[in-house]
Amino acid sequence: MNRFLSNATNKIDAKGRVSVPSAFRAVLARNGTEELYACQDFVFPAISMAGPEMLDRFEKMISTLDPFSEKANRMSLVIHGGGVFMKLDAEGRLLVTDFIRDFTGITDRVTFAGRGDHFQLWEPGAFEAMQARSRAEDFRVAERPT
Amino acid sequence: MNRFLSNATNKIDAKGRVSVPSAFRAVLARNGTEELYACQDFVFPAISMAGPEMLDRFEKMISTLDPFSEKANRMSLVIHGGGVFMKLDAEGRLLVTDFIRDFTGITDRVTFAGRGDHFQLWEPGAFEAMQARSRAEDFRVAERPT
DNA sequence: TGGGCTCATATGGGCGTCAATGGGACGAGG
DNA sequence: CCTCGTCCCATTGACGCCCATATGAGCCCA
Repeated sequence: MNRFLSNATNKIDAKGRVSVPSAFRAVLARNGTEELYACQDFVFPAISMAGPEMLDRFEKMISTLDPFSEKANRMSLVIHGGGVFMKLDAEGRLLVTDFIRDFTGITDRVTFAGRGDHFQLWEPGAFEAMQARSRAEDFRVAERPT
Repeated sequence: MNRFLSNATNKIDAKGRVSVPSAFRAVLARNGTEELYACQDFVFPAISMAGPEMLDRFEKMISTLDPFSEKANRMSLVIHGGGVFMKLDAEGRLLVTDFIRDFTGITDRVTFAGRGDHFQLWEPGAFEAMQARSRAEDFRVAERPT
């Protein structure tokens, strides 16, 4: 499988590291992705991660604008200034930096959520709540008696 | 990686020096950049820094204008009159001059923000505010509970 | 079908290296 | 003579690299 699917919650250890689920690492390996581009998501309080091609997409989008415009500069500020390259250690773990904690509210556990061509890092409670809300509101699931 | 990405905030020491993040220095070394061209940004209250090729780009742009036009003169005023060459010390630190402080409002800490082909020096609060605003206005990020 | 075996994943921690920071010494210039 | 900038060295804390343990799932075989 070459898409990021499903979700899993892992613990952050004493050194601030967390294991990326092996299913996700398998997709990365399959795509030959060594370095991960991480950025603050535009919609959710989550960090989105994918290979460098995600950054390329964003840059292409910016390049359609006048480079001296305020909008182009502000977008670059978010895309470039708000994005980081990260790499996993030999065991497939990543360091949960303040950059990630501050934006997501993550403290001691991380929920990894597959998003097809990328995956996201969520605070477990926030993920649960947002998924439940989306299921109820956006898909109009009928209420069922308990 | 050959682009300036992510952001980091470092302290200014008693002698007015601040360490340039090693990730940025690595990009500079990769490009063989010894001297840095620094100028006041056109859009933000920040100092933009890159190798001399950034100055070349600006000069090329000006040369396309009528040299007697007011616009060309004003641009030169900013590019040349508002720009300086700086170099780092052996430990990769740069001196935060009044030129930088006055324009940015920087006092005791500096936020380095990657901008792809260059990077910027911001007053930490100003950077935070501008990025948050851009994320909200240009990317329509969802409000998140605090 | 049940027991035990094996392997992979998740997790814990030691240790060396490097980056960020602090501060002294020296030399040029006002 | 004093000030400022540069060079050099010291400290400390963070991070990367490596190895160790465990928990649990799947598998084989009786």
